[in-house]
Amino acid sequence: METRIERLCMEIGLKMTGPRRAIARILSEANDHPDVDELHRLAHTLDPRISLATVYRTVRLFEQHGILERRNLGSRRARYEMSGDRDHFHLVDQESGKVIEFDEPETEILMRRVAARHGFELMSLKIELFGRKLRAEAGPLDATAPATSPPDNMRTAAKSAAE
Amino acid sequence: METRIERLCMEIGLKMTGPRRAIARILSEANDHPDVDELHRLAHTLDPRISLATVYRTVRLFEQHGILERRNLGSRRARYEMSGDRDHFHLVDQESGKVIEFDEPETEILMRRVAARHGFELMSLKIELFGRKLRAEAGPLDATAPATSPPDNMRTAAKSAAE
DNA sequence: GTACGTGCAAAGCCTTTGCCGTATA
DNA sequence: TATACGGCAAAGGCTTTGCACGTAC
Repeated sequence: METRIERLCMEIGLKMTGPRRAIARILSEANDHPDVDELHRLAHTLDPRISLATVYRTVRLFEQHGILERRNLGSRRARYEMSGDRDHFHLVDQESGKVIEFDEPETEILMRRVAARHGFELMSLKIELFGRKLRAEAGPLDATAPATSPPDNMRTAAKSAAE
Repeated sequence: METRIERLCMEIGLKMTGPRRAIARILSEANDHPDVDELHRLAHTLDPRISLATVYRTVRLFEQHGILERRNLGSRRARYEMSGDRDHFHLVDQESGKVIEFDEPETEILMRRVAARHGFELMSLKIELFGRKLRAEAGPLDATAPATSPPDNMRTAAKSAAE
């Protein structure tokens, strides 16, 4: 079966090579927002010859063609996700680094209006919320943390301060 | 006269050294969102002995104590601004890289509610709009571009694509 | 006087790039 | 076959760090 990304690549006129196909599939199946390293690791399991440089080149290419979108989500490394039909926003759990997506169509419309008020046409929009879970049900259950990525983005808004 | 940052440093119990005072003043007077390089350049005019490493260390320290906030605003380099009383958002001109700030209290409240709906307490919030100016009044007035920073963040959401 | 801060230079992390052989359309 | 692509390793940009000296409290 052919992924949506692969179809888009064909339409644009990109050569469909092994590495691109692999990366396209990984991205299609990803539920989270993989960074380049994760993509490379996964691609590497499909074909050990795929290099990190190729992953970088490919995501860049895909991004330039509007197939992918780059996110920061509080960390220094770029994370990628497929461009969707509509914008969606991200809520980052400051403890685990886990990312929750949510829609908020009204907000998008509102932001478009805000931009217009300042004389701008809105081209894209990033909304990132950072928060901590309310009422953790038990004690230090750190073992529950997601294996996907170490909390690289916890330092983002350290309101804790002093010491 | 003593800046707000300097006062905060004292309260927290940080030693007020020359470099810190210089950086605090620069930040207090900044209307834009300087990056580390700009801070260093400015600090350097106040005291040529101030090193880049110190600027990095200082903004990091200030950020950790909640005095400063780090922004990306579509570029790879971090930009800093003083933490305000309330959140405000940023509208980035994709052509010039210029940043406009705006308030939108309703949105902040809305986002707090969204976070709560997902079981999170909102700790901080980043909203960045990227757009292009509507109806530029004349021709290519590139000379009007701000001298502050080259458009480092134009690549952020290249919807232009192909070629 | 002591613990903390600073300058300098080296290292680190993430990302891009040059070169050249390889594979796609 | 011509062109675009991929692997490798080196370079690049931004940021952090080790060390020895200096300085605020």
